[in-house]
Amino acid sequence: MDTDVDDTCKAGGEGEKGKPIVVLLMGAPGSGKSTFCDQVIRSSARPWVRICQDTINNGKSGTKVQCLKNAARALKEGKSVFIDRCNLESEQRADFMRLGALQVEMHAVVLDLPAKLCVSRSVKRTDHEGNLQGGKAAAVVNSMLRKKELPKLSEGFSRIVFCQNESDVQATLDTYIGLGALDTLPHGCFGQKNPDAKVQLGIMKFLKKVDVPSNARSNASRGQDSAPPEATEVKNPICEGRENISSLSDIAGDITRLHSRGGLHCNVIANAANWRLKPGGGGVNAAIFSAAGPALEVATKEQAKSLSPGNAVVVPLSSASPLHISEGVTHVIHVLGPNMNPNRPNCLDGDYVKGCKILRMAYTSLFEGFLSTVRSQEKLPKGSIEKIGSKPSVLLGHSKDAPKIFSLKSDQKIKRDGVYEHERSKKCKGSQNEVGSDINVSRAGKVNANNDNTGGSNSKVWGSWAQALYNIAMHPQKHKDDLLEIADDFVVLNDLYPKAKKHILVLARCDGLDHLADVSKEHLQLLKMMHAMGLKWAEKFLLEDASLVFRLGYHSVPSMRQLHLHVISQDFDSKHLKNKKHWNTFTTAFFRDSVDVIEEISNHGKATLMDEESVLLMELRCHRCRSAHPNIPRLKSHITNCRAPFPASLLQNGRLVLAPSNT
DNA sequence: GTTCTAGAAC
DNA sequence: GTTCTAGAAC
Repeated sequence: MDTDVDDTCKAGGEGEKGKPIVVLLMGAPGSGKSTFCDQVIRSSARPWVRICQDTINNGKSGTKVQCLKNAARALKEGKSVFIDRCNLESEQRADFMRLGALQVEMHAVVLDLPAKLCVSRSVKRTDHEGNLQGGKAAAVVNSMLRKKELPKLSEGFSRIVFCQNESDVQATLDTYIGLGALDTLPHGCFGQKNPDAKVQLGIMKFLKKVDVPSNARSNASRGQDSAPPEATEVKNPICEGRENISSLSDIAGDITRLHSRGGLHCNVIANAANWRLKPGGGGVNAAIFSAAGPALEVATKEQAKSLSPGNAVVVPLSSASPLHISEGVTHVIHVLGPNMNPNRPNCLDGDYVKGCKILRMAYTSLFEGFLSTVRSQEKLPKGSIEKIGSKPSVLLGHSKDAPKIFSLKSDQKIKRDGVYEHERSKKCKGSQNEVGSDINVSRAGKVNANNDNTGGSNSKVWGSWAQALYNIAMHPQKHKDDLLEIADDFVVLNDLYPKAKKHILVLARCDGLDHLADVSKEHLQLLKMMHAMGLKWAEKFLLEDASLVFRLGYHSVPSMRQLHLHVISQDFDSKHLKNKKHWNTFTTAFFRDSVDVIEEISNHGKATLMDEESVLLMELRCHRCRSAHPNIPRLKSHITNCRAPFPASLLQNGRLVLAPSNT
């Protein structure tokens, strides 16, 4: 900070001796204004009063007039005063500046900390006096910062201090804490580095437009004179459709007119879509679909029928679309953020921690989707974009990360064609030669069990490391030393990496039965036999140790190929249980109890499955008392001691298997 | 599925 | 500084 080495002057300095001080704090929610006041008041020898509009009315929010009255009263009593409100606009400050008439010193302390810090603090806090916290805080902070006007001496301040980071704040704190009743501070402006910077510089650099609001207009006229933008040119690559997230809307305005109105060359625009990927709704989604014309709806349908939170889908825009012709937009990336609306799927029910994770996933999906369009353009000759537009799967195929971006869950009807499948198959390292480009042939006919690692399922590709159980199931005699029991339809073996004191697998030997998704009514008898075999072994273990409790079930989406039933003791006392996925695959709805699977297959012909990603999103909760824990070590130390009864749902329908003495 | 490890979080 | 997670590689 540019302040003098020793800021304080003893009585007789520039300021006038003994005058009370009014300090107007300025800063966004979360900038630390209240903390600043509290720290000074706690440690200063000078009498201070904090005037806070959020609490001035007997602890409740009050009016500006009440603030002014209370401030004037305190000043007349010889106390100094902090005005603890945002005070970001000069108009808001003007009324308080009238206090200067009361023969007091007017100071401003500007807590001009990075926007993202203020946002994260205000989102996380849970005890804010003005109840500005949680999800709504981010929008409020961004909106307030857009209107920020830094204070000037001409407004009537005798001293202004700007704090741009934590150490500036600490230095200013020290100055005010050390200020005795009769001390004064030098007049002037201190610490200002970046006058009136409302927008994060990084964003401006990203857009290569350092002074946008003023020259956007002139660029607009230039844009209108020139020919439509080149389809393959990537200049300002991507613009965010959701206005309250960044300051981009200040710059770009209407996302559907970035070129014609804003002079920005954006080939790819992001749309904060709805889960059905339909036009309509309000705001950005409706505007983009409307500007793009029916071509976008058609192209979107070709890519996906719906989208779950955190995912994105890249839609190439036909060259006939008005948005393509007049704005040069070649792709729209639909992206779906977290949902707090109980009337829509995947409602998070106020869980902002999960919400933040999904938001992060959404941004990652968006940027990876964008990357896939850039990679495609790099590999293809100029002018070939239109061709790509008619074959969207080529675009996806060029990105090695494509399957991750589009998060291919079984319930998302993503269209695939041969090219895309081929690219996907390359992910199976060590086996691509076997599968090769004939994947569609092997898919079309019945799978050759020995050569095709894609298995009998039509929705999952298995890595080479995922074949171990399959190999055992097909050739049990080769592995007989490792097996507990071999029967005609299944084998029993210890899990190689047991996640509990006792953890065995009952492995189906039926070829083509890779996982639960492949199971149908014809396998009902097999499921029942596997269950009976699991029970037999659980009971055997219970004879050896009556304190154990067993659960029998399947993973919704297993990592290892070949249907296998887990029989696992509920102590989870194992060095192999190391991460969140391990825990959540055995203790959440991802684990499908064998009894329930049998019932569902019997009644509906298929089992309900939970998707894989959800497992990693869920917090770590004790399987007995349901308490939440921050990490695996803490969870493990909790479960060693937790003796709470198991949740009621587990105690029903024979989901838990206990020793006869414990039932 | 595991192992390894960079780097985030504390 | 250590602990812990998460992604890549297998």
